Amino acid sequence: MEEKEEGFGRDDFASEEEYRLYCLRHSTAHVMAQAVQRLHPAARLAIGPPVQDGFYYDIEIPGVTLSEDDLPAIEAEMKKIVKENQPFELEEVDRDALRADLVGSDQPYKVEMLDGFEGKITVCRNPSKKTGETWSDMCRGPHVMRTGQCKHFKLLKIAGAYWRGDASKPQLQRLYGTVWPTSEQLQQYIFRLEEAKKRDHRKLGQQLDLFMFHDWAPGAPFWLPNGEVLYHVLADRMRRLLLDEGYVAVRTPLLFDKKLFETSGHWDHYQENLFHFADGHFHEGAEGEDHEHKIIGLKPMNCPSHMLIFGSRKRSYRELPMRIHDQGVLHRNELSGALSGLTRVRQFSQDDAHIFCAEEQIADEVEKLLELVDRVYGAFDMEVKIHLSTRPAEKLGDDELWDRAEAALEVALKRRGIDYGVKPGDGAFYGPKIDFDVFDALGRGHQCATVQLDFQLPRRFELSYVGADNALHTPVVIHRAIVGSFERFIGVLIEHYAGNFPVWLAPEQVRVMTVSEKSVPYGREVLATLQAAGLRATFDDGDEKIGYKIREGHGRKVPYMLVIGEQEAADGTVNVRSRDDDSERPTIPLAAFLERVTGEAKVPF
RNA sequence: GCCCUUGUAGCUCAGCGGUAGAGCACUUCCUUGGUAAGGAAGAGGUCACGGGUUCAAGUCCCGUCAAGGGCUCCA
Repeated sequence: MEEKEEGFGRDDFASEEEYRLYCLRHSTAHVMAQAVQRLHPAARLAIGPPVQDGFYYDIEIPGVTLSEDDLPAIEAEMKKIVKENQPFELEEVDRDALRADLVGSDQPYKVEMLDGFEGKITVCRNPSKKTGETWSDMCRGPHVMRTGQCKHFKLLKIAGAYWRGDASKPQLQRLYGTVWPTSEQLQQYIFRLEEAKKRDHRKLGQQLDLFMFHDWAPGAPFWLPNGEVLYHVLADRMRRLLLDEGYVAVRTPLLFDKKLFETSGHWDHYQENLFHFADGHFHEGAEGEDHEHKIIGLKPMNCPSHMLIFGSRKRSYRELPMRIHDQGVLHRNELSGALSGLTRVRQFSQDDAHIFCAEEQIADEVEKLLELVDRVYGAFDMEVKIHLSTRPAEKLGDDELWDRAEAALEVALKRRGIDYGVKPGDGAFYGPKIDFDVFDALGRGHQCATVQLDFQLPRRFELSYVGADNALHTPVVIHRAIVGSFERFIGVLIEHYAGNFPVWLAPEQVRVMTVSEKSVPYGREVLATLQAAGLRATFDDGDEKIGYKIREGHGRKVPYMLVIGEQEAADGTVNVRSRDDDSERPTIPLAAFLERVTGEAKVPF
């Protein structure tokens, strides 16, 4: 709990509902902490704030490590506390007396927090009539009236968390729970969690044969035939889109001499994520000064390569803005514990590009990017929220430059009529940026698109162009991506659509299935017609019954299944069964179906 | 990298000290059936890997690797 002005309460919240939920969740965190201390009197408490949909409390029990098996016992104890219906009494206390208490009861984290607080100190007391004891916790509140209100809760998980989020400090155990005003809301939330689990991209990726992983290449996805279709359709479309927008595409090396990273600054600032190693061949013959050359590394970003391209010859202002697109393969050595499905990988590629431009061109370029972001995410029915991140405390470049750059971004945002927020100080040290949060069908936010200005990299590579004034100028670089890493974006799409991809994206768009052997020849004709029209169609002519084939096709989430029997063969028709609406199953001429589905197979942006 | 959990057949999982099981998938055969599982037979596992304890180890202990939940990082 951060210290705030006294009287932290209703006025600090945007709505009554938010305030009530805050009180409820925060109070339930107290109930959980009390329960843990009843079971483990030596438990040391750290912080216990409300979070999205619930709460947590960081706890340390000397000599004891809790596991998820311990949650039921804690829940049972919490239920007792709820039943006791203890009041929450917030009370100002004497700082020194409280400090002595906390030291005496071996609560080092509370003591540390207390010492960091200024102003009045309050303690929340929970007297229990049943036990006659009073449990208390240093806290600024606010709370609900009584523990009886914290009835509809559930403990969810347990995880490690560093004290103050600092890896050099002790690791505590974080107990997560959720709590809601009514039992219905709790049930709904649990249902939502289950729904999210069902559409987990890792699960669907396996079910639909989209991608796989192997122990021998952790963090590097294998794109299976179906998943490769998704990847290819997206990557190809982004490439064409950018080419239409005046970009040029390049392909650049993966492996570089360490000198590149020293120049870009990655060697000093990003080395822990950089895969690098000694070049064995070089090493054998190397002596003395050549020693420096033997380290090579896999690029984690495309920008340095593009700097080299820009700097490879004299440039004129007439060439600007120069927009270089590169879907190069990138490697970042993420912490082993951070890897997770397609969300956090070690190898990936992006719809990456760098725009080299003059300062005066920033606003126009950014405006175009905002339009592109709109167009792409609109096609996926995803909402985008936009923030401007301004100069951080530690930055490079003079203030006038930052003034002009931030102003240029604002001009672009305003010209597009965008309702954006500002995150002061959240920019990178090398330039301000625009952050995009895209929201999927379950309302979860993801960071995919990015637009970042960079004043430093061109300087590091000593880039320049000849201006209209015949003088040398340093270009500004805009790092930008619309979908970001294809890997992560496909992961988001899988969950957004729950695997029910729109026709244009679906790996398998149409599955032709025969009722019996008699209709196989006609089925083959239908298949050939579909494939000739450029559709991704497959054929199920197996000897299973039609019900079984439909069930299979349904499981693979194929948008259209065409049932082919003797009737259809005689009439030149197909019986259409749609994934998204199987209430109607019209039998229509093949040509009519073809017309309908080729329309849907067009990329909508 | 750190803490916790997990790792048994392609998939989902059971077995938890006495020398490997189920369902689905797969293969073969029968079946040619009109809208979400037709029938039969068969094949498939050095129980992640490496040590240790024990007369005996998927089963207990230690280590490694990987996955999951978090923390951290995200020049």
